[in-house]
Amino acid sequence: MASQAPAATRPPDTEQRIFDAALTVFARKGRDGARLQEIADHAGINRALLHYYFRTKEQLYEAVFEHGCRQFMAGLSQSLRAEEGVEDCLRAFVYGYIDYIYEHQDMARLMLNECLCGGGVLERHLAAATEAREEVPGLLLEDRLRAAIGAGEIREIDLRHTLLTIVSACLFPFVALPTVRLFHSRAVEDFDRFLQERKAHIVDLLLAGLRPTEGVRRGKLA
Amino acid sequence: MASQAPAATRPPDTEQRIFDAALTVFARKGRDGARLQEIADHAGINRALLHYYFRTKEQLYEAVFEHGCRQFMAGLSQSLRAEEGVEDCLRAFVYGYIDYIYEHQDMARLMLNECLCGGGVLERHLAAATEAREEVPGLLLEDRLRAAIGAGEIREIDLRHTLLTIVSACLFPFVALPTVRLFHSRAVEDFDRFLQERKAHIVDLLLAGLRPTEGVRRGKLA
DNA sequence: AGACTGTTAAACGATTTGGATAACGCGAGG
DNA sequence: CCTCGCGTTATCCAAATCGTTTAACAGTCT
Repeated sequence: MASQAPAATRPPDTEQRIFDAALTVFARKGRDGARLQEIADHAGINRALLHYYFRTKEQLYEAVFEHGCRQFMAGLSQSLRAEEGVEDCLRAFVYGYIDYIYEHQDMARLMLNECLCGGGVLERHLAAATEAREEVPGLLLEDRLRAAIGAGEIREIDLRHTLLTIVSACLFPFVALPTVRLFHSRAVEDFDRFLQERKAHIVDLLLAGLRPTEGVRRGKLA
Repeated sequence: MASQAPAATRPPDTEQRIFDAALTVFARKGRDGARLQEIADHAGINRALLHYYFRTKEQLYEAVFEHGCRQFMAGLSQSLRAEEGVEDCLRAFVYGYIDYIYEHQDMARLMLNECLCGGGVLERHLAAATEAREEVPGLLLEDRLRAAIGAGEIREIDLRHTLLTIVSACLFPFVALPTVRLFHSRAVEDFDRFLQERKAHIVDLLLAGLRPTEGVRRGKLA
C-alpha cells in the first residue's frame, strides 16, 4: 500500500493530491457524475496512476469519503473548544463551526451530496464514528446547554431542535451559496465579511431566543 | 412539440411521468450523474421515448428545471398567504414553507444539487424570476418584518440574515435528512410528527429571538 | 386506405471504466 | 557500477454504458 510506505524513493505527495482532487470533483459532480479523467487532470497526473493508488473508482470514493469524513469530524470537534459560560460556549461553537466549514467547504458539499443520493455511505460512516465514541461536534454543546437549562441560564427548550437549527443556520449558507448570492449581494462582493456578519447574527438571535422567559408566555411576542 | 398537442390520439400522461421520473433521478444523481436509462425505467418507458419528447438530455434537464422551478416558486409564494400580525405572518411562513417543501422534496433537492455543481442554471432561472417581478417567497415576509421593526413589534435586527436563518432552519433538515436521522430518532420513526415539532420549535425560537429588547443589551443572555 | 402519433427494438458512435503492458527516471542497496 | 524496486507516463484494450438516431410497429383519426 502506498500510504504505508510513502517515502520509498522520493517523497510523493501524490496520494494527497489525488485525495484533494477527488474530493473537489466528487463534491461537485457527485459519486456517479465524477469522471476519473477529470480527477486525474485536477491532480495533474496520469489516469493510470489513479488505478495504481486506488484500484477502482469505488475504492477511491470510499477512501476519500472515509478518510475525509473522519478527519473532518475530528478537526471540527477540536476546533470547537469548550468554553466556560454557556454564552461563550455557544459563541465559540458558531464561530468555530463557520470558520471550519469555510476551510472545508468541499467536504461539507461531499457529505451533502451523499445525503442527496440516499446517504447510505454517509450514514454508515457517521454511525461508525458515533459508535466508536468519537467526539460528535454538536453533542458537547448540547450537554452544555442542558446544564444551562438546569442552572436557569437559558429557558427550557427542545435542545435537539435547537442544535439542528444552529447547524442549519451555520451550514446551509455554504451549500446554497448560489441562491444566497442573489439576495445577499455582500456574499458575492466580500464573502469573508458576510460570514463575519453571519456569525454575529446567529449568536445574537440565539442568545435572544434562549434567554430565560420572565413571566412571558412562550410563543408570543409581547 | 408534444406539450402543445398532448391529446392527438390518446391522452398520454407520458410527458408528466417523464417529468416526475426525471425530477426524481436528477435530484438524487445530479445533472451528470443521472442516467437516461434510469429515468426511462423510473417512468416505465423506452429510452428512445425520452428523445421523442425532449430531444436531448440537456433539454430534458433544462425543461425539468425551468418548469419545476417556476411552478415551485409560484406554488410556494401562494402557500405563504399573508397574515395580519407579524406573529401570524411569521408562523404562516414557517408552517407553509415546511409543508410545501415536504410536498416538493425532490425539487428542493434538485435546486440544491444545482448549487453544489456551480449553480449556473439555478442562478439564471432565479434571476429571471426575480427580474420578471414574480413573487419571491421570502421577500414578502421581509417586508412585513421591516414594518414590524418600524412599529416596534420586534427588535432591530439584520433582516436579510434573519430570513436566511429561517429558510435554513426550515430547509436544511430535508436535504440533510440522512444525517439528521442519526441524532433525531423521531425523524425516522415518525417524520410527520418530527416536522410538526420542528415548525413549532422554529417559530418559538424566532419569536423569542425577535422580541423587542427591554433595556437588555443585545448579544447578552441576562 | 392513408396519414399521423405514441411507442418500441435495434443499432451506432462516442465515452467511461478497469486493466494490462512496456518503458522511463531515479534512488537504494548490493 | 550495475541492478532492482518504485513512482510515473504513455499507450492500448475489452467490456460496459451512454446519448442519440433510425426504422419499424400499433393504434386512431379522417
